[in-house]
Amino acid sequence: MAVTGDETESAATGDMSAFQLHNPNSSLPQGVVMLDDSQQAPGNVSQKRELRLMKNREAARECRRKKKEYVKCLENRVAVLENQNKTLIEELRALKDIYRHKAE
DNA sequence: TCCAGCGCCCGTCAATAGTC
DNA sequence: GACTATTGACGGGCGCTGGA
Repeated sequence: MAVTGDETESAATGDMSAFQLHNPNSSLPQGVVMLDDSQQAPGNVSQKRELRLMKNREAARECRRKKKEYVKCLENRVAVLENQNKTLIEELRALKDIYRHKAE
């Protein structure tokens, strides 16, 4: 369990969602909340926190994008293999047919 | 028209792996 | 060991849909 110095966040973040939806800083990306000077903790702790959250937010977005892409690739592969399987089954059936006729 | 159920997307936290 | 990137888990909002 790694606790990074500036973490009182579990309690602080309880439910950010409602706040994020009404973030008045419309020029910022969704979910980014600017703190005014009175809210700045000593030593730029909250700035560090904001930076970390922003990076993680983007990392999560990218991670989901890659995962979706990966799943799509797998689905494509499944489709291709299913087609190949069908073709091979057909081919096998035809060969069996030929063999049977020759044997008769 | 209302509402429960569902799927999708998002932000955050925490754990873990990798790098220096 | 500190720092960073990645990713699974969780909780929440939103839009859609089918049934009452």
